[in-house]
Amino acid sequence: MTDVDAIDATDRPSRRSVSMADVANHAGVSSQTVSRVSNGKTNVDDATRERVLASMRTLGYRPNRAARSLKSGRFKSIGVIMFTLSTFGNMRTLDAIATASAAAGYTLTLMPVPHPTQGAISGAFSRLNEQAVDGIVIIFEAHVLDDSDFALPRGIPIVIIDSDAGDRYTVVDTDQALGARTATEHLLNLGHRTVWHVAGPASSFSARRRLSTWRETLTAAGADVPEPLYGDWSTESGYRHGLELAGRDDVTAIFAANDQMALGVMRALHESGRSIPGDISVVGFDDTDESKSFWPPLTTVHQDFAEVGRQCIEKLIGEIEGTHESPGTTIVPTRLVVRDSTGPAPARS
Amino acid sequence: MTDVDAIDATDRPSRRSVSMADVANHAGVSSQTVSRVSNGKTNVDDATRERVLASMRTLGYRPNRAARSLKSGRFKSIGVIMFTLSTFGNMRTLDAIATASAAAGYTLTLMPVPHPTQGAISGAFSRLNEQAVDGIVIIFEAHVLDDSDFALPRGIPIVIIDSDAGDRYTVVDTDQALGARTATEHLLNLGHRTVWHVAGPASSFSARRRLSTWRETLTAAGADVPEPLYGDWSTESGYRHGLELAGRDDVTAIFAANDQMALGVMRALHESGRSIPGDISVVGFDDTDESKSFWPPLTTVHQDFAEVGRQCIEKLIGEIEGTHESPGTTIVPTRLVVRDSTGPAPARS
DNA sequence: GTGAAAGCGCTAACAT
DNA sequence: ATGTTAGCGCTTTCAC
Repeated sequence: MTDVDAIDATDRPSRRSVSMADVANHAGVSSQTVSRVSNGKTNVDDATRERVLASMRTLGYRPNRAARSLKSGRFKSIGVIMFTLSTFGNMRTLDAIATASAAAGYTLTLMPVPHPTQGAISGAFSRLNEQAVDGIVIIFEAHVLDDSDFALPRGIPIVIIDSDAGDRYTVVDTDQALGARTATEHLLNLGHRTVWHVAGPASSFSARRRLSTWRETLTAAGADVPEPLYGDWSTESGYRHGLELAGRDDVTAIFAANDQMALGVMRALHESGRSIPGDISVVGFDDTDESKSFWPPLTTVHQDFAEVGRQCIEKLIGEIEGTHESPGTTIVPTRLVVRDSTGPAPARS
Repeated sequence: MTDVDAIDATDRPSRRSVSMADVANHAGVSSQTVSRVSNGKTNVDDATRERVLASMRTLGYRPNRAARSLKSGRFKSIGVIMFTLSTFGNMRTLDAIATASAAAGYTLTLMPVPHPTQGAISGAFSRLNEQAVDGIVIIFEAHVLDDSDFALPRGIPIVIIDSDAGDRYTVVDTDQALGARTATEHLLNLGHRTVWHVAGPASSFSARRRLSTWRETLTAAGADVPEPLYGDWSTESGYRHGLELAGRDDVTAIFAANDQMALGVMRALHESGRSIPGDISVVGFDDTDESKSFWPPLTTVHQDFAEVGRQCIEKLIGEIEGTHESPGTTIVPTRLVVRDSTGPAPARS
């Protein structure tokens, strides 16, 4: 009622932000009316609304989310915990998650766990535990969930990506098995007597899943099952194994567990003077943007990461907002994209 | 003092979370003491502390960040606004930002802006405006800052990545000019009479910067400046331009503004039967993980995205916590990584 | 070493 | 259509 402008009359801008009370003062209304305007309620006179809006603008009012959350008990925010952003799949999934949650009016809080040691994970969880989030998405290799007893946060909805914990948690995953089977059968159908596998690390759930399905498919077809070669997803590991495979003349078909290793394999093949697909066919997994421009363009299994992200947020928000879903696994299909890196088996010598 | 366990005695878990008061009740102390324990203050008797800790555990107490923020006026959170996660550079930068801010005890709030239209940006900013963040990092093409008058959030520290707005804002960027110059000179020094450029989109600040430095370097060396070919960062656009360049016999050296376009160019060259680097040398920009496994391994400009992210958070937190820095630009060096895609110019016909 | 009181900015519930 | 009251969970201040 008196000198409202004196509030910020210090030299440097005050740290204290403009509150509803300030706006109310300035506009000569109650803070409740300001609240109504701020929330777009209809029961405010147009003239009053304009006056309040004007005051908001001049004062530079920004609603305080903390206060709002304190009142409502909701944060409108989803926490994402992940080991690394730096894989194609994680990045794509995160992108989709971000888009989907933004569309639903939720903000994303990132919780990276740089070193997946037991301590780091527990630490991340306990930190996440006190974050202002309404739900959590966990993106990582499932084995850490298996062989440890650290506590996942309780009393808060959780969705896990890339795991087999579907009996205990809500899980969303791509159809690893379908992809690996289709890839292997594609090669077999092309007349290759068997298919070699450059696998992902044994610690990875999806790598294990691709490996076992490759093995089963081979067995079902009555083909020999060569010893798998374990890589670490990197082009270098693919290159190393590729060099080894290039040296053997009984290798005509290779299924790599991701595109990067496939790229490394192909580089090794090129360097060894083996023709692709003339001598050896190569299939990858992921269908990264680049894979269609590899030399030769790579036959690979397409994963719909965007759909994974979407499903994941849909399930999570469902749980948050009460449309509850029990634990269970949602599987997003994969499909084989045939390009130029695969062809008929060479005539036998 | 009475039946504290009755609090949650409903069938399904109550939405209301365990408060300090609950813990205080359970432990038979004041909530003030619980607060002290929760914040690790020392002036609490060991026995009391243990009792409180035990109560926290049994009750499953989680501090409420909203209340804490409401009191302190701080959110310990940094907002990141970006157009897309799905580029190598953005992803790497975000990764570094996440790591750096986690180390500093800050949480990251993601604000994706899917469609960089004017409306979307303003909308994102006004939404961001009311987010619970202490500072903002903006990662995107600079032109949107140039030719529009939408308001950046006010009264909150901002750091911009990949921009030339250093006079108005705090900016962190990689040394685009150094990279483009080194790449071009590398080719010139190899005896190539000139260097063709597959540029990024004209709307991108870094693309424009690489283009202009390429041009200047050529001019300074007295070399012809061919018409640049504009791509959109994608392998396909590189492929298209590569096809065109492969058809001209006066092309011996190509500088692509990123690795993906370089990959596309190389595919086109392979398909056209041109040898790399025998007939044509190719240089990229970024040094993605895959580029060392391209065929042939790509000579490219390495960008230290991790350092960009680190610097960015350092500057931002400096501003947030008062160690103020005026507007200005921090430049992170780049360096050329020479691999097998570049070689001496072929003897002239 | 511990407790009581006040209030951060907001909104739900209840006036008027 | 607008105002008043109370209180969300926490921390700061001051008392003991």
